[in-house]
Amino acid sequence: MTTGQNRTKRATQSDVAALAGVSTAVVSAVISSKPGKTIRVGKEAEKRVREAMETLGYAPNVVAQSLAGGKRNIIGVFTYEAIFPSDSENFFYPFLLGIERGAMQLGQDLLLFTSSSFEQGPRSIFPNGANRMGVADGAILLGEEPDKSELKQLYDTGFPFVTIGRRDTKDADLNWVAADYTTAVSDVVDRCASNGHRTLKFVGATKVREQNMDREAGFLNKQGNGLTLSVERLAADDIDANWLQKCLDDGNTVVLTETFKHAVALEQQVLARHGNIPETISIVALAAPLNRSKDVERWTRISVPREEMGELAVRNLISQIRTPGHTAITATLPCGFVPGTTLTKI
Amino acid sequence: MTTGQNRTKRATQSDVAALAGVSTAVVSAVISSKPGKTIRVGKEAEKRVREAMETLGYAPNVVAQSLAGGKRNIIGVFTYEAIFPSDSENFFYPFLLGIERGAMQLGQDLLLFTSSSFEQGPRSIFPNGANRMGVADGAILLGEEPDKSELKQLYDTGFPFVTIGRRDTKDADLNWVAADYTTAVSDVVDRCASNGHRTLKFVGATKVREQNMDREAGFLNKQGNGLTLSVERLAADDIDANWLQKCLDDGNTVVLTETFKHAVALEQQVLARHGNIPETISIVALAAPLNRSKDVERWTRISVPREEMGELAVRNLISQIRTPGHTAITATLPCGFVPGTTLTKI
DNA sequence: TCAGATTGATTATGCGTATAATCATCTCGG
DNA sequence: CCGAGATGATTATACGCATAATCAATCTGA
Repeated sequence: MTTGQNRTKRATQSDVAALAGVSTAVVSAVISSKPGKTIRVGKEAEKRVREAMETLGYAPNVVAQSLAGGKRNIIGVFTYEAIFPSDSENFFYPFLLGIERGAMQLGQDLLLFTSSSFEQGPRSIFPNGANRMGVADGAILLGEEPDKSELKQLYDTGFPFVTIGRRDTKDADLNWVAADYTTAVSDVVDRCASNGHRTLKFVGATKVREQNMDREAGFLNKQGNGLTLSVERLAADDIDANWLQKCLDDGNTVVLTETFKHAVALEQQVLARHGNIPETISIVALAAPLNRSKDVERWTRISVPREEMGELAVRNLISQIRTPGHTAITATLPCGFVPGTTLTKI
Repeated sequence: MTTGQNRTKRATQSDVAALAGVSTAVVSAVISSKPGKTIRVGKEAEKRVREAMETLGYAPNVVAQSLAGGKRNIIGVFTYEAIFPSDSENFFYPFLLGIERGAMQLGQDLLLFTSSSFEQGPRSIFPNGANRMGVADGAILLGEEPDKSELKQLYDTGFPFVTIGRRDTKDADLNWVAADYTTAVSDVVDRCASNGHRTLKFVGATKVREQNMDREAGFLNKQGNGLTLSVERLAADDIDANWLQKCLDDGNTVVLTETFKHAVALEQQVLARHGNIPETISIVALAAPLNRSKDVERWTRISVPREEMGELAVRNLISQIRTPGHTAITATLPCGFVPGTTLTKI
């Protein structure tokens, strides 16, 4: 083993400045060489500074940069749940994939806020009142937020952020990137109709958030045109033999399920009465699990452009950071329709 | 939409201090009321300060706290490849899971270095000469590194880091967390022996790195004791009918495969000659893919404690950061043996 | 030729907090 | 009644960086 590492404190701007024989202001200017700068640096000095940085292994202290109001090229990623869940179904993953791609392209590093431990209750953006995210230039918020007032609070601080998924708040003008569920579901209804279906049922989750509203709206948009549409919101467990019987009695030939659980529950009931999908009744899954297991492939379903959403969220966040103060950026990305074997012609 | 964001600055310690009629030092002391403090606060003053904090909605600025405390509470995660690969097999994931857990417990945020885009060639720790990771307090290095000299270079800068996977370098004293492949493979040999196997073959990857050496060593450790052990390193593609024939002719009753590809290739050859696993020959997979598909479960194999490795890497990194200058921390975690159906008694 | 523009750099200051160094009282035993 | 110790609070400074305010030197053109 060698003598050990050079344990003197990390090099600072002053160290670099001293070695290069210039002032710290010059070093600072070299690091963040922006166009309309109040302080200019000559070729020669810049070279010396860069050499000094290299020999000292200097890297700016982001925390100090933050305090002083500089740019860090770091964007935060905040989730209310653990970002790397241990159970198989990793909801965040496809988004992260897109986020990483976007970050790479724009030269940003990704800061995951894992520090705000959620020993008691869920994570909070403001654990003991402080916004832990301040070190980043802005943040992308992922997943369900239990506390919408936190969004308002964050908004009020002026910290730039983009949520993935639409967020409506009366008193805040939020940036978000969302999937166009409305159009996607309308499209599904059209496809069903052109397959001969006339009586369709939408079965949704009981917890109603923005995206659930959108799906329902996309469904009900298609009211008329000789179609009979009904909406029902219930827990997947409530889909039992009786429910199915009534559903069939009402003449429904296709059910649009908002969650995969509902789809599976429905199929089970059909199988239980020795029926078949799609012969007994067709199903279109408006949401499907992420892992590409064989069992998912057979479902006729909607696909959500998660990677694209993540990538776009980064781009929009950067726009918001670069030119702050203007109106919110919102984006809606089209979903895909994935043909399977659970929707039939009649 | 409202008029826009509340752009009035957040309340600071000074504001609170002014309102409470005390100095900022008192406010600071009230906030972080630690035991052996150099500055004391009276009951009365504390009460006024708390009231002032309440009415002003004061929240400490974490960034400033960090700066003043000289800590960033940020640990970096560096990978030479994209950390969120799009192909199904996500090598990093289980490690990240453990890393997040460790970071949470220790109040650290995670900085993923996605900015050093690798358009030309692999990522580098030192793009344009500067250590990109300096923004963090330390870092965890994940995955294969093509350039071992970079590790030495990083080591020389005094930047604290821990690699996941053993790293041997003559002229550097590195911190690492690794799986105990040696013991694990020795253990496999023992189990085979107690199942009646006497002639065993180790089939390994051609690319030999530290962990491959460890596995081989664990295997050869068991030389003697009436066992006939042979080691062969070849590409999975080179496992053909001839190779299998020779393997059987040599009297081998079990093969330890270092990669899953080798295991699959071997099984294919067995099936091709209308044999069966484990009747024709037993296989123990020393490495298995991560996704818990059914096909993995049937293999008798070694499991690597990836999550624990990630978590421990964080702990050790923090130790290294908090008490710098002492000798390197290395850790070896035991692997598990997972019984499957590909190893039989004879 | 010389005032104004341009270039290259310095000095001074602020960001919000933590804390070491002080200082002013008050208490109390002898 | 006095000095030692305890108590409560202030002042000063550092953390590392960005940048506004300046300043000196050089260049430009009429």
